[in-house]
Amino acid sequence: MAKLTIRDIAALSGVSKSTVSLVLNNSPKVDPATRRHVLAVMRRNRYVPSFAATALAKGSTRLIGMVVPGLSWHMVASINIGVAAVTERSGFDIILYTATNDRDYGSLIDRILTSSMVSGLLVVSHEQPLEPLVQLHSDGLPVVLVNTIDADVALPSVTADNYDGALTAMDHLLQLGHERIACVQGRMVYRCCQDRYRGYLDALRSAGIQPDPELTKPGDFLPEQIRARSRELFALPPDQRPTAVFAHSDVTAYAVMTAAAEAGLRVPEDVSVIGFDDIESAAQIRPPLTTIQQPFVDMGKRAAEMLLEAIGPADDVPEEEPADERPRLVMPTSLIVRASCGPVPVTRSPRGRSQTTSKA
Amino acid sequence: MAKLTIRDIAALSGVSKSTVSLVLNNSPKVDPATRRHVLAVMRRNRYVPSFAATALAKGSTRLIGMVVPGLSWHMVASINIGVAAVTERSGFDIILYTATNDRDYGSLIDRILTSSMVSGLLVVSHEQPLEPLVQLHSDGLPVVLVNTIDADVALPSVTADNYDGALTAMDHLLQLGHERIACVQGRMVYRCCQDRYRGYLDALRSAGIQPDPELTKPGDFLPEQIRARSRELFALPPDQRPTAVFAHSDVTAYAVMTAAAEAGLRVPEDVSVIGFDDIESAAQIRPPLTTIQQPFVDMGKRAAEMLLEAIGPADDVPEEEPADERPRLVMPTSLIVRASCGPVPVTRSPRGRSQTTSKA
DNA sequence: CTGAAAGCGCTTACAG
DNA sequence: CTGAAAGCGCTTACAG
Repeated sequence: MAKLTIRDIAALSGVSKSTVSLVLNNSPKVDPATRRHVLAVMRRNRYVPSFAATALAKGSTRLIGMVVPGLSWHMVASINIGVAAVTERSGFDIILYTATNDRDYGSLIDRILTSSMVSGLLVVSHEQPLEPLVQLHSDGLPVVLVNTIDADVALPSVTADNYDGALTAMDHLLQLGHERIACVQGRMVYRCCQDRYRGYLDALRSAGIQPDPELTKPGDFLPEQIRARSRELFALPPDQRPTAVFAHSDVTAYAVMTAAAEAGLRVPEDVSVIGFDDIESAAQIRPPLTTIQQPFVDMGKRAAEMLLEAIGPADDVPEEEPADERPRLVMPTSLIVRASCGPVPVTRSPRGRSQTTSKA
Repeated sequence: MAKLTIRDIAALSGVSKSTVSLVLNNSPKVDPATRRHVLAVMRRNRYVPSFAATALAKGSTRLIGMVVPGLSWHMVASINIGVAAVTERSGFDIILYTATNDRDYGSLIDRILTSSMVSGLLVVSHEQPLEPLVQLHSDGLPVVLVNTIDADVALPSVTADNYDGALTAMDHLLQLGHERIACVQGRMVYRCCQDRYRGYLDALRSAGIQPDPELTKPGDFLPEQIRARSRELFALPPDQRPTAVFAHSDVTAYAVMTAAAEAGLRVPEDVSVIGFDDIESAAQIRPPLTTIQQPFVDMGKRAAEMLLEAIGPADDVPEEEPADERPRLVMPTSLIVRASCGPVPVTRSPRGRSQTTSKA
């Protein structure tokens, strides 16, 4: 069971090591008959070239690194599905770095990644500092960021259009006649949440509605806090109580719905709730959640494609010009209409706000 | 920015390559002063040894492979958290193989894994053929299986105690007075589902209740099918209708609850529903789901520990004796009581079954 | 189209 | 405690 080497294959097929190597690398300069023969010998002996030796000799690996903030997020899992789909058929394997604690994030970056183990890096960014990545990128390592990203970072990226998604969510609510729409925020240090909140505000304003600060609640993606803040919302006097809630995530929406139920409010009869993400259970809960779907799988695919393109065709790596184009892909979201949003309750429908919307 | 090599460090610190290598490998035969000095030089120049060269020279990598059936499952994500927690502090990195399609599973195994890229393999098994793994294992590659596994496979493994979990779930229901308890099955080709079903049957029998075949429904983890089969359950005449449902997964339970709502039945007043898994949203939905928690994170930790132990301390790899002990760890589950199960509806409570349970 | 040779960056006996 | 040398298994000009 001793591992076979290229030398063994050479001996077994009666050619030199060089020739074996050439067939390994699909060189056109090998006689077709020779190649077939060598290939057959390799197959018969279940020969697999040593990964390490190949990497050393070539100076590059068929490995791309993927840095994620834990796998338990629906987002990360979905992105990975997309990434895996494209890396799979490109012969690349992915090595996974779970950057759990911020502490060693920096060292992770320059420890492992400088060891030239990886020919490219996919980062599902988080709250981590981005400078080390910028550094790496300008040193010539292909890097692409997925999901949250600060607009001013000079790195290729693919994100979802959170602003537009929020606009769409709000339009849905607005068209159902809602005017007092609350917003339960996510983690506001995230760019994506900031964008969603801007969308909330802008949608309101362009409908001629002055945002009521009292209807904005922090949630920080913490179920406890979300429930507490939602309770405040639902404890408001009937004429001030929101008739709809825009939650910054589906799980946030669940907690809002729980609070609603505790307050004796029915969804969607008494209060409409819209989420963001479209996680798997969104269709399964009662009532099925209306939400904004983020195209995570596609985002993963596109990101992987961008990265592979940047890595280039194995050989002609243009060391000198690190592809100064920094593509930013912003992917559209979609409104998934299920049952958690309904028309504004009739008993309260036309209320005396200072302005009237131009919408139905 | 040219990558520094051990030679550069040697030159910069005025010692030989060997010495640098020795400090790299924490050899005790290096003068402490020399070591400090070399270390300082390395740090100052941000030197990182080449992964490929180290792997080639040592004949082994600090990489462990993890084969998973897609990341979108809660289970896989949680297991990975555990795995990452232990590999992280052991200096191992994990390379992730997402075995999406069965087709290339076999080739995946012997392609990549034989290339000696990986010093151990963690497999979150699925419906995949296990023979290639057994082969690999007897060839000396440490392998450990996580989660589903056939009892007769001669491989180290860590699984959850699905049988006992089912027993616990059923006991909970039984103690609430339920006698007509339905079971909505998962994918019955999975060992775990078979175990859960055995638990269901045995719990019933040891409570003196003859299982009613009509109360067992296939679901196969398919929401559509689950809903359809549940509808049949709830359409039964009131005296034959189940008062409780044991679902083989939380998501299955969600679909059952949806069907119940559609049938005008309240949970838990009219029908109790218990799940299996304890996924994140289980606490968030309405009503919060009572369920059996599987210790996925711990399972991942234990599996990683077993694997690292099998890999051993880098050097003394006992090539000859491939550790013939094949530990099987079966980890306990826990009952998480929330609000989806209640006492049997009073209007129906003492019904004329042929047998009476000995329980309250 | 094929072979001999040097080299990728480390590790590991072996001398000293 | 430290150095010179061979070797890990490939790849890649360079001859032929």
